[in-house]
Amino acid sequence: MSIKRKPSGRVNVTDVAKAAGVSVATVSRSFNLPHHVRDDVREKVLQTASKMGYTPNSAAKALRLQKTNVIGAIIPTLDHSIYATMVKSFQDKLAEYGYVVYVLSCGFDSNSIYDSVRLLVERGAEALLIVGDVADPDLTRYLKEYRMPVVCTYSYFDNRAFPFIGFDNYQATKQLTEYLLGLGHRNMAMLTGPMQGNDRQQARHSAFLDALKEHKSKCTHFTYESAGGYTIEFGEKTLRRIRLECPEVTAIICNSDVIAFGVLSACKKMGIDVPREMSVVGYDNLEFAEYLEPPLTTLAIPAAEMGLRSAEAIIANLKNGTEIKPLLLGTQLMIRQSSHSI
Amino acid sequence: MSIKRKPSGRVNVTDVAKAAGVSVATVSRSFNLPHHVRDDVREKVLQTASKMGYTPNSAAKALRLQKTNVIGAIIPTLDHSIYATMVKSFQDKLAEYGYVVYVLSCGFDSNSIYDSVRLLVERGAEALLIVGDVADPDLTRYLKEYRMPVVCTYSYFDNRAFPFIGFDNYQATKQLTEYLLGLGHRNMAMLTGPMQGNDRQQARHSAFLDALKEHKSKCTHFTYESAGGYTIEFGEKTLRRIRLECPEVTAIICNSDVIAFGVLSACKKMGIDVPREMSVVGYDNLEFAEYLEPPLTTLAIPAAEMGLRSAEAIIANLKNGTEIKPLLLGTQLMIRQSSHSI
DNA sequence: CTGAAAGCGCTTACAG
DNA sequence: CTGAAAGCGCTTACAG
Repeated sequence: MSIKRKPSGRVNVTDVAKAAGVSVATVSRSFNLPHHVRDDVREKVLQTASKMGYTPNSAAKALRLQKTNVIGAIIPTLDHSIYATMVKSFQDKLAEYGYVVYVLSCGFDSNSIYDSVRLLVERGAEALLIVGDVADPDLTRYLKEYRMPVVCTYSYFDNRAFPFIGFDNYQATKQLTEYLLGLGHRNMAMLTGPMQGNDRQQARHSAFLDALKEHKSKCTHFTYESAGGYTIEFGEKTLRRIRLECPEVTAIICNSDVIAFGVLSACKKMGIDVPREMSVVGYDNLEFAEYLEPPLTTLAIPAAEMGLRSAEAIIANLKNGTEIKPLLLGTQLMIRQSSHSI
Repeated sequence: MSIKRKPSGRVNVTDVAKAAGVSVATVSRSFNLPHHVRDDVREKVLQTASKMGYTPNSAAKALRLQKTNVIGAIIPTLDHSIYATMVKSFQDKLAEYGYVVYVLSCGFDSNSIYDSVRLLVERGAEALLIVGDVADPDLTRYLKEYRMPVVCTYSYFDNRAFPFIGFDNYQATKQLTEYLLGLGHRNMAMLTGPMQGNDRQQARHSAFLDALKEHKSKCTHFTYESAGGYTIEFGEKTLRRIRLECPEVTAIICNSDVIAFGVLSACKKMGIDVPREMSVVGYDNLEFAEYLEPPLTTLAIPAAEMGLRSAEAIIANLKNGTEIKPLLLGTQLMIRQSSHSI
């Protein structure tokens, strides 16, 4: 059988049907309802299709079936490894079920995700994973009207428009701060990521302030916010500022191990003994945390698990209509250095 | 005007047309050929559409226009920050032109990407970014038959099926090895990532061996391959093995700064003075490299630039049919520690 | 400037 | 078991 190709462009069902001497219906059935087609016919169709390099057109399929198998994910940035980890596990799980994930990075301000959501809706996203809360009421209404299944992640609130599958940034930081208070520290600094429209950072900061407030003794606190994301450089520079601006600080909470890396590095250069003169704690439990000198006390967050659980919830919702239930995942304080304040 | 919604599902052109009292053609034109529609009519259509929350269906659009605005990217893993950086710049550039990027992680073995490519073709990818060479001849034929614009990246070869926009791993490693030879090192080890089907690692390894071979003096060399990717742990453990198995080694090339981190960490723990007793060099110039102790000599690779240039080449090809030309990007050896062998 | 109609590629209810 | 036909939502050449 001589195979004819179109002068350009892809081979479609019609081409395969002609070449195999059957109708397009039979070609389609051979792929999607194989047991509805006589064995020898199906065999021939499949072989012909394979020989011609037929690849189904998923736009046409999506249009016809009203199902795209596309899931959207909106994250602040791929550049931060913790998001990459989460997205990877999310994606890997969904791929098992034939879904493809569109990942959009949109910065840290959750007020600016409207356009990203629109884009994903346009692309036919059947469900959305969003880092942080959906703060914009217009956006909430829009998503509700579409009956769009939405999982918010990386935070945990139980009074919001959409269910969260994440962890409690407030409680985690409270624990971290109380740990430092327990060691006797009274003058602390927190180094945060961008706070604007960022409920994770805001929750951590509130927890930090509240923990100190609740404590009877007189405490002082300082906050340094990174404009540009989570970098070693920010930690390095800020430690130097802290020594100038508030030398009484004996403990520093960094909202990322990356920042803590910079703080430790600067301490070393300035001859500040960690942890005896300065306690430094981080967030994320990145691989390097335990290899730093001294090993970094850090708050392990369930990055891969958030991706996995979110994927599972979405799959159950899409396949069986199972409601997406909020899920509070645990964090773990990895104590690797501990020293009382001097 | 009272807005009717469908009981479920999305609002489409027909709904908007009815609500605005015009034909679907006019609705479509109002969006895509606005100057072909009378001002007041267009105004009304756009307002109605907005009020109803109309979002165009890109599957239908793709089917009709035979254009998906989807680009595919096949990378080993998102977990390695250098790939995340590349993908991010690739994605950001393409987003400016209305393209959306599907990212598939497929491990390090380029022989296993056939399925990923099929999936992306099915999804209507108009062009592909592939990390490494397309080694599989079947896959090459398949892509050629589809006239699929393909950019290979992260490597550079000029005799392959598809153009590369990347850097020369062989030359870069040659330079690195010769630098160490120049310092007097004669007994070296290379710590690689997974080699199977991985032209980047293979090229680096060949360069390592060749550089030593070309050198007149008698050299010894050792290779340790990480099965599980680029981890600190691999570097840490391997340094310990090296001390046992080939204690004459005075210089170690790590094919990732992450691995070098582990080697440095182990050296510190074992009391091995870097760089006086042991030279350690890395790859990638990750942010932490200059903050390590001692600062890490490393080969900076143009991760963001690869993403950007690849995106530009693809855009030019898709918009104007401009042929995708190979582009050899530079690397830079960042010398931060240097010590002659003892 | 506007509308009716064709058609992109696919799947499936319907008829045989 | 198989085929002809309808229709998913969209855009545009064609006709007015």
